[in-house]
Amino acid sequence: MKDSITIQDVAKRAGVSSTTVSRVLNNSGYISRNARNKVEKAMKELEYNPSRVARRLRVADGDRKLFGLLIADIQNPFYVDVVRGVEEMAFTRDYAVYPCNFAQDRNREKMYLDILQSEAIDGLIVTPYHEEDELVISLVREGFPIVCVDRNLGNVDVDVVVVDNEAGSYKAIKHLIQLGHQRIGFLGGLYSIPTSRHRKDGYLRALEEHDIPIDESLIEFGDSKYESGKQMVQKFLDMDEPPTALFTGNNVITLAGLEVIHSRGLIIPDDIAIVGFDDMYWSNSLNPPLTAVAQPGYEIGRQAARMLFERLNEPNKPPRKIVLKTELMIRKSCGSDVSK
Amino acid sequence: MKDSITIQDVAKRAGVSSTTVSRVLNNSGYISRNARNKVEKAMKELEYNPSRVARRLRVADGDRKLFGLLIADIQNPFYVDVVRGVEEMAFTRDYAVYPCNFAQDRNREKMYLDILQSEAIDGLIVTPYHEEDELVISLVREGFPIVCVDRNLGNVDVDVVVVDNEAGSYKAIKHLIQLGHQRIGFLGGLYSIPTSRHRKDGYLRALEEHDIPIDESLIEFGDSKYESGKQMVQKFLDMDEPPTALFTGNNVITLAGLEVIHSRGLIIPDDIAIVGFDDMYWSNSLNPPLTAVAQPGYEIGRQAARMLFERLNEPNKPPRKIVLKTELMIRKSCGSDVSK
DNA sequence: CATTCATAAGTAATCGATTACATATGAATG
DNA sequence: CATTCATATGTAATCGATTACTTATGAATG
Repeated sequence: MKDSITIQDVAKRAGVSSTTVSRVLNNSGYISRNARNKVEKAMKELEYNPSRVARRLRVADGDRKLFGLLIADIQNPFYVDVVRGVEEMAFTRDYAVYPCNFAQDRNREKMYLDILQSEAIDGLIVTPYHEEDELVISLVREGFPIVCVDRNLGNVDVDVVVVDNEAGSYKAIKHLIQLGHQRIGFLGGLYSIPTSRHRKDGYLRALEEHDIPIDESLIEFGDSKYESGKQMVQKFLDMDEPPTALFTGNNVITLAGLEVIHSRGLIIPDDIAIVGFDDMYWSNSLNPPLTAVAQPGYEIGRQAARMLFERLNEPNKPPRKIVLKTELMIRKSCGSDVSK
Repeated sequence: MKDSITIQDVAKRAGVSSTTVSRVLNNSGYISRNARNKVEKAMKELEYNPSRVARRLRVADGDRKLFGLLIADIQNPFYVDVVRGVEEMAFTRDYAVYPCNFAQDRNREKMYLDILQSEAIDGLIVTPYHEEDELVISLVREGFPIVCVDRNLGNVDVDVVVVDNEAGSYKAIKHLIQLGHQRIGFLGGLYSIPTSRHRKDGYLRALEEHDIPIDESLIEFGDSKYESGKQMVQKFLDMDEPPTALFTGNNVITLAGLEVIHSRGLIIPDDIAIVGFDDMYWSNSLNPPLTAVAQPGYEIGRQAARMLFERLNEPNKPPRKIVLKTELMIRKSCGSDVSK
């Protein structure tokens, strides 16, 4: 890294012009077998590593081989999976990924968006701050290549990869009902994120289908953070007639809920049952093992990157929506089926 | 991002040369109040966002305002804290951070190192693959600005931020001993990472100090991954005379251990006690709450970035080693003191 | 009043790649 | 044999910033 080898150094060593080296590098235009060999030899000998910076400065939009990835909360393991998936797919085509964590903070989001812009990315994969995220929306309107993951945008058509949130939470609630639960607390994330509302919809549908009356006092929304999760759980447990089961709307809320439940000495699932949205690779390490709605985070990331490639190829095709399936991982935190 | 505004656009709008705009941007050289005002006005009106790419191409080493961050395993929440800390400190001086996760994979590490080099970073913060990581070592030898975190390098002097691993594990083991445990299993990460060995040293010291004979069959090293953690725990639990307590050498091993323990229906801490190295923000969500050696991951990251700034300022000063303190977070997974 | 100097701002080269354009060669074509 | 064309390679401009260098101005100095 000291004095980096440049394309000129390679050209000189190989006895050709830098244009020829560039041709070898990009496999473009005509090159004789002989020239190619000389260049490849020189590159190897000098351990040449072309400057992505210089390349990005020159090359047009869409060929810069860099994606931006802007994630709401890297402390949530679900998003870590998404990041890994995006990178994996991007690398198959020699694209690099610049991952940014805005930690659910609007100013941070703006800051990273500026950084990514100034890094000349080809496209962006993002979990918008919320549905009306003006920053992301205006980029989409400008025609900048964007794929949203996990969260959709309102009032604007954009490529998006989500999961069947409604169906996922429906399955979870139905599972609880079948195990005999009637009073089920719903603990959502930010209301302004569509995902949160779809999860509520599944909750409502399951209750309605089983003729369980909706009790509005059993429905809460927070801000997807640990503290808010704790508060919601506390509120539920402090009720005169507390719910017998909790549906926690994401990873972080689930973890917060478990802390409160354990600290009160309550037994899962006897005193209180819990299903979480978002599985974790260590769900079995919880005691009892957590029943959870698994989202394919890694696959979400992969699909998002694939979609972004497609968008670059065809900038004008109509945006698509990919809906991946969730899976209810039944473990032990909801109790066993007594009705059987 | 469509047609980005360039410094020339700003210059034209302000009626000055691009040099003058650059001077305002960098607060360098002489600028009249009047010119500065015009330029600032134009920048605001055009929402000018200077190209980091163009800047990095031109500017010399050390002023490019970009750090590389190469992390061993982003799925380990400890490293997530490190990343957050690095970014936080870097941003105070307008440096951006390019985070890379090599997932404990050597080829990945090489790939990212190439990417980072070609991105013209000013310096690198890295958790080396292991002690003899030739790639990182050769960069250090070249004089490239590097700060190692969490893991040191062998045979080469380099800036490094670590914790008192020996003392941390000593405290943990001593705690177990005081609670009456004599047969304590040690489950380490990769033996080739100094950290793993230092944690073993603390383990040995605590045992020796309490005149407990060392039983080599109670000491295992794996590769810091979940599967290897499971295998080690299984091996211990399958012994004729299994240990009464486990010391797990990192987050991931701890989690793996818990899975095995719970799956066998063993009760913590009655059947088996456990202390983990690495605390997690949700250690209280485990049941029972996990007693763990907390590393200040966030602070490690901050200090590493600070050190890298210092290294850039004074390239030739002798490398330093910062050792941060661990803290034993006593919760419930080791049992309560019966000796009292 | 000539000289010096601090202030101010512009011109053009530069970073390391890609690419538009020019040029050269030899085989194939009519 | 003149023309065309596929192949092969080089020259120079370019991307958007910074910076070495030049030039200009007016106040201060001796």
